[in-house]
Amino acid sequence: MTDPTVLQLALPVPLPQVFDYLPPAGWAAEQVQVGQRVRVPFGARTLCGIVVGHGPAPDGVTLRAVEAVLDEVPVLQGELLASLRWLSGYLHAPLGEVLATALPAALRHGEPLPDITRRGWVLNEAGRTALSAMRAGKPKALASLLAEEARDERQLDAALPGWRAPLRALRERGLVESVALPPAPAVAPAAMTLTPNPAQQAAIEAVCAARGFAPFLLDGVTGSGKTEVYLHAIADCLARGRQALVLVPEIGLTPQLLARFRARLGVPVHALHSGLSDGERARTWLDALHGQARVVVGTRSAVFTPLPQAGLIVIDEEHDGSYKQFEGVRYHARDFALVRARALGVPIVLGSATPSLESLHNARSGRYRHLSLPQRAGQARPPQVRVMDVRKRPLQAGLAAAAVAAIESALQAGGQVLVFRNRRGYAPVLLCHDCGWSAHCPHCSTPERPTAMTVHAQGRMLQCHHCGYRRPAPPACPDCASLALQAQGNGTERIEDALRERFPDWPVLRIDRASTGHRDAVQKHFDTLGARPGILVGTQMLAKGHDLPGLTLVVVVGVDEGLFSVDFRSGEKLAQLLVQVAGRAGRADRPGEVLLQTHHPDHPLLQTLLVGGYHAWAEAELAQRQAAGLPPFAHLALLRAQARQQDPARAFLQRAKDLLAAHAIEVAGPLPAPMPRRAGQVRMQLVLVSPQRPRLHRALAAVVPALYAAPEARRVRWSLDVDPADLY
DNA sequence: AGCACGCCGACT
DNA sequence: GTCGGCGTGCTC
Repeated sequence: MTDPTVLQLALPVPLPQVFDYLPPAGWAAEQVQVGQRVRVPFGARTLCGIVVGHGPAPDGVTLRAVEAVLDEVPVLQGELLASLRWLSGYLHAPLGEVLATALPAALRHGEPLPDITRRGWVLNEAGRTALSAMRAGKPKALASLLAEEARDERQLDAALPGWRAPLRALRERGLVESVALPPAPAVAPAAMTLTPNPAQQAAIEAVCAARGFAPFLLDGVTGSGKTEVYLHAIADCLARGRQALVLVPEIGLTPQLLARFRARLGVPVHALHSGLSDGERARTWLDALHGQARVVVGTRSAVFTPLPQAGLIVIDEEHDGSYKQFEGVRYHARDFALVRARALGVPIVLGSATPSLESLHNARSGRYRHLSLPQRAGQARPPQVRVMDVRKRPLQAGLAAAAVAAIESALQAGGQVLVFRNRRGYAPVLLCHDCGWSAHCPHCSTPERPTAMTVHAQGRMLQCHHCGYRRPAPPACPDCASLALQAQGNGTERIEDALRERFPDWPVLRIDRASTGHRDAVQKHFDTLGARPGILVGTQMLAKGHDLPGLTLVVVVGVDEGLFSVDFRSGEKLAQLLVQVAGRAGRADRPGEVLLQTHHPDHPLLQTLLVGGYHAWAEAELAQRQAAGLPPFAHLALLRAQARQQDPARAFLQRAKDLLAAHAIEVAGPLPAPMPRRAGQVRMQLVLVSPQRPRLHRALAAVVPALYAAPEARRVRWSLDVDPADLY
């Protein structure tokens, strides 16, 4: 930068370059700092960009000038900015889009930084006078708290759940006022009351002794107390005066988890999840940037939290699919967290009962330190798993008579039962018994590959799970006018109906995305059941997260679809799911039982899993992946194109393939995507494979800029996914 | 991705 | 005679 007269900006546009601008009138380029946001004219519009460098004035272009510098202090700097630059290169995604993805939404468009002064409420004079006359109840409890001292949201969350409504009432009566508070006082950490078992102790010591970048795979069976290890490691990190970041899966960030962290750590625990407003997210982000937030617990996008005083990163359930972003900038939060931990020079703990094959491979090759927690904590015994062969057995609503009998005896013994079915709705297909017609989504079907619409609402509605299209179920067959329309197969809704009819004296609760809006609602369902015997019917959502201490029986219905799916990762997902579901049973003192209903009792996946457990299965699967040249032994990238018609999509991918021909990587396609039509768009894809990651990246680095410039690119919507989670 | 410019169909 | 369809070109 010999002649730094020009500012280099990353702008949120899908173009693979930075843009040069003159500093604002009256400013020298050096006066604007890297990481500051600026407002600039761009074509006919105005954008918020981020300064990423200074440079010499280029020849032959007339530069426009920055309109305004928006921040006094850079919002992106140091390690985070450097890691994001790395991410942009790794994903071959424009830096401007990567930076825009990393910033909280409330800061993306140039909005002023929110005030992060801690604010709270205190009872005023009028309030003090009124306090003695108040009737006992929530408002009075709140008023007493606010009479003692001013308290902020977080303190009230901890002290008096449900304080918002009474606060509103007190404010309307003019009894409280809002005041600025000094930074949160450090609370003395609660004593670590539980004594870790020897395996936990060893894991805790290993993590706490680590200095500098040190990746750990914390491989612990369900119920073995991984959270206890995290808590000790975080407490140690806090004691050294450093910040800790904890990532959890989308459905793992439950109120109980936060309550447990808050009760044990003695400092405010900041949560980052999709339920927060943009303003709340931005405040937490800035709190972390200023070192105020010491512990941040969040889902995928929390991996972009600034950590100027980082001491530890934890990834809970590291195998979980929700860490991968499937749109826009397709990052993997676990993988990016590893990059950040290295750049920050801090330990990182990847925890799971069913580690991803990538992580197991890294542990085997010595890149990660492997910590095992082989035992369930406390008295809990591992569940008994039984494969139930249902070939030639009659099924009612998908359940074998033996399964129904097992449910009955579990209920009569006072236990709770979980029936797991990975299919929402009433039935997967609506079929005409007379002519064979079945209901398909008009937007997602092709002649070769029809996509069935799922039957919902006791047969009254049809819904496409791929695009969301809904319509009423026809009263008669549209082809032959027959009235013999039958809902084929069983979804959670139908199983719920059947169980309710069969067990009228016990509560039956269904938990899936349709019945249950979000995370807190799941807990409400559990609370209504309490400790009573009863039946829970549900999908994925039931597989993890919540403690169900009364659960004694888990019935898994319909694993068969997963056994024969085409994608290379489907076996891994099914094995993880089965182990996680099975782990729900018998967590407390009662022994648990798991029944797997299948038509393929001898399938190698089930047999290996059953005989040797997850790790035996994983060894076998790793050997197969190696033989087949698949991850983690090879590296993939997926180039997709979609358009109204097939030709432009094919032409674009063919151009990409031609460009890639000069590079020594394997290219498959262009082929129709496994879901070849979706929401009215034809989808094609190209799969790029290389046993060596650098080779794949050299090829992409050479080809991707040309793709942006290719004339074929203008006729399609295209995307590149480096390390795709699956080939769908 | 936006947004403007530009050249062809059904409406006040 | 205009409003508006989306093809194609550009953005420091």
